[in-house]
Amino acid sequence: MAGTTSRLEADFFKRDVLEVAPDLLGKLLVRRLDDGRMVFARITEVEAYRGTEDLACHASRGLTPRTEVMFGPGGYLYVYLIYGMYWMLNFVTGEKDIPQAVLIRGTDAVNGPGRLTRYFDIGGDFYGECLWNSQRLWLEDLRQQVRIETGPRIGVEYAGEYWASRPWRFLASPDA
DNA sequence: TCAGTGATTAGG
DNA sequence: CTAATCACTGAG
Repeated sequence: MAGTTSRLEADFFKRDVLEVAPDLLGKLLVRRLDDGRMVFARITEVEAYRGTEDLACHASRGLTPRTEVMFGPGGYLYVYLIYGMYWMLNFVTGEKDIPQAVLIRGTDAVNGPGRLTRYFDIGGDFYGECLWNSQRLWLEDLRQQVRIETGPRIGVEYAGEYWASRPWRFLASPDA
C-alpha cells in the first residue's frame, strides 16, 4: 500500500552484492541518536565491492581484523577509518565466506561517504552492527520506484584498469 | 591542486 | 619496530 514502509530484513542482504547495491537506491537510512533524535535520508549513491578477486575490495588481501566482518554473512556493518579522519559506512552482503560489501556514498540529505557518516554520527563503534535488529541504525523500504545509472567506482585506480572500470557504482537518476 | 590525519597492513 | 598506503574532504 502507498505510504507504508517496512524494515529491510536479513534476506535482503544475503544476496549477491551486484543485486543488493542497486536495490539500496531509494531506501531510507534511519538513525536513532543516543538522545532519541532521529536522522533520516534516502540513499542515492552506492558502490559494490565483490569478493577476494576484486582488487579494489579490501578483502582481496585476505582475512584481517579489519576485513573480518566481510567474511561473515550479509546484513552487518563494515565501518573503517580512511585518511585518519573519515568513517566509511558499508553494508556486508551475500553469504558467509564470500566477502562483499556496499559502500554508501551519498543520500538526498548529504553527499560524500565521509560527510554522510558525520551527519549520521556513525563511527567505529558501529563495526559489526546488525542492520536487521539494531536499535540505532536500520533501513526501511519506501516502496518507491527508482531510475538507476551506473558508472565506474571512485578512487580505486590502484586496483588496475580492469577492476577500476567495472560499472559497480550505482546512482539514483535525478529525474526519477 | 594539495595538505591533513591516524588506523591498518606488510615487511624487517 | 618502521614506513607506505589510503573506497576523502575542504581550503585556496
